Amino acid sequence: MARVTLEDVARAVGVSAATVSRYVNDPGRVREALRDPIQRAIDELAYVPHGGARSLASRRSRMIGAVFPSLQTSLFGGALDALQNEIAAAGYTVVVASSGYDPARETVQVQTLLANGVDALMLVGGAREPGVHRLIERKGVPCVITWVSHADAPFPCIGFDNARAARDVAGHLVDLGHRRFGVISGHLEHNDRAGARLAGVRDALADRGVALDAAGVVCASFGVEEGREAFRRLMSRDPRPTAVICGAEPFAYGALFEAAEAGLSVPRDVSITGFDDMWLAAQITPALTTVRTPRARMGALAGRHLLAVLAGEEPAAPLALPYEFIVRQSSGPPPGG
Amino acid sequence: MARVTLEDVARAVGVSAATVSRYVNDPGRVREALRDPIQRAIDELAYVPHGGARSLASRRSRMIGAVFPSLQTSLFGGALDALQNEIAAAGYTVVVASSGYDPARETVQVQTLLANGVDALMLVGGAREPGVHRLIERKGVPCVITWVSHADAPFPCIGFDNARAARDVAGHLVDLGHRRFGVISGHLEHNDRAGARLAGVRDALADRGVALDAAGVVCASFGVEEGREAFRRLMSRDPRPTAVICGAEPFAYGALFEAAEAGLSVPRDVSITGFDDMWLAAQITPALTTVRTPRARMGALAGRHLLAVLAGEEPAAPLALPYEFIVRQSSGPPPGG
DNA sequence: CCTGTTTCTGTAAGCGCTTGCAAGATCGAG
DNA sequence: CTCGATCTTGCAAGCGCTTACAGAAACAGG
Repeated sequence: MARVTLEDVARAVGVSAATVSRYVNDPGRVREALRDPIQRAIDELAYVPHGGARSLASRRSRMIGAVFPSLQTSLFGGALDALQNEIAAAGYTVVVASSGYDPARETVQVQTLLANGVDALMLVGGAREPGVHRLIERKGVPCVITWVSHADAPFPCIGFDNARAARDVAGHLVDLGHRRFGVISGHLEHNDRAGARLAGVRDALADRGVALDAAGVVCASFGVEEGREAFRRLMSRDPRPTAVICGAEPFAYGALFEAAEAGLSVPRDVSITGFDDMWLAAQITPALTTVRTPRARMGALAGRHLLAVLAGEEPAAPLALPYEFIVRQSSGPPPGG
Repeated sequence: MARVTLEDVARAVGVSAATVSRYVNDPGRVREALRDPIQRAIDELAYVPHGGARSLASRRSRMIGAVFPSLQTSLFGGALDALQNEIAAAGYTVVVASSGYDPARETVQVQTLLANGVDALMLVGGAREPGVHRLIERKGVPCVITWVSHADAPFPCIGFDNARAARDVAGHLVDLGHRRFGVISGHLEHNDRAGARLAGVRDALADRGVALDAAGVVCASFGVEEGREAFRRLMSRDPRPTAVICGAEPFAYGALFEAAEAGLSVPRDVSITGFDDMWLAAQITPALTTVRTPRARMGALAGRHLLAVLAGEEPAAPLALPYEFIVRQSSGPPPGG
């Protein structure tokens, strides 16, 4: 089937292609009396503009690229969904890529997206291979960084204060009387969220004079199985921790399962906290004390922000989004406390 | 920053733009001695081809569109991830959209993707508004339907036999001695997977002369909370079912949680089965009897299939992928059985 | 050394759309 | 009725790339 072009529509109506183009992009720019016939011709011929040609001529692709660390989990899915919904109304589409938490792959993804001419970019976190940010900047592509909120980031951040949230969690446990802690964290190398959370925990403990030695922190890849193993490792210490802070929710689930299997009662024998408040957190027994992160909100706001920038408007000043610290049943006073 | 074009690279090397274009698209088509200098120039100038121009000139966009019912759950995330990985190596990118299980929205998504000139399309299930399939066909865009395997589908299916899997589950329970069943199913209207699974259950029961009346089937939107409620409803019947078959995993989790809260022991008082084998299935107590669906495999194969078609090759004949019926602790003989 | 092949490269014609420019149309004010 | 301002429109020049086509170069065989 031969493609229907602007030209075809123009011929059908008896105007020039330029006029039809103007109508398509901003109906207000053509005479009232022309609008209806043009629209009818478009419908009749089932004309759909050629995105490539459009992007070539206008230097805009109406695509927004998003790179997530993973899509295997619903963590980022919610943000992606929200982003997509937010920008769809404006005629934009999301081109998505997932890096598998691998910086090298992320670099390639960004390059590919840039090559594909995305008009804007959404990334997660601020830690990546050197030069990537510069590459984006040089391309002049608006970019927004989610999930974190650094003051010193190269791009606007639409995220939340990971460190402070983690501090809340740790503070809560110290207040309950805990003094011996274990922490299960994501790998720190390429993940500033994990880094910030661990730093937050460290801060909170240091503030109150509680020590956290190296062996008290286990880094692992995100996963329930990994959480189980890390928990086992932490609980084999002597003396063992009375509270285990998890930097991501799968760790907490793993810890909870492992505790149950080991016959440990939570929170009587050990307190366990999560981070993210995914759906299971409220359902599992004991319900998980955790931090509800504004995932959908980040996706939506990132979209709105980028659209604003693309429209030449002054976007709302990005700020740290609120999170919610939720105390449930998995945290309580330490044994004998 | 002015864009670096083919021309710039060509000038730097001292060849024509056409030669560089050939090198980029298929290095084998230029003289050995030229390859290195061209590559160097590309690297030095940080040249990235303009996707739009490329797609305009070649009539191919190197984008594959995918529409999922939702991305909020990891169910489809795994497939998306796999799809993306599969086609990335071939220089393709995924343009993603989610319909929120709404056929009208799905139609719009498909149209948008088509308008954006995707070279191929991946959809989930075969139930959609009339005309959508024809639209795709008329555009001549290769399309693949995942998650199901109908013989009569308008496009190749890369999925599994939902009905047979459900039959396996129901058969297993009948074999254990169950005669009174409850079923929690997704809404049937726009979801052929849910329909097929329910039909499978019906078949298996009918085969062995077990009745399943209308009130024994509760349809709900996917979600744990919805599962809880449906389970409550089913268990309030008199006599109550000895086994509850869930057409999707969140229902099963909800049922399990609700059972625990109601003081029912699973499987002693009631057997519960899931469908999908998401990570929680093996971890929860009691571990869930369920069907492991080939999610990542579908994504990867869909990608491979589409790439093959796009390359003009004869793709491997699509066939129903194997699933795995996994018996764990949540199913057992009926009480007093 | 010539001819027929084969390989490689440059030329140039678009792909479908946007947009600066300028001309034509319209209109209100003087 | 004239003039300038304001709208509206068509013309035409690209946007950056691919791809016949044909010419040039290289090579083998006779």
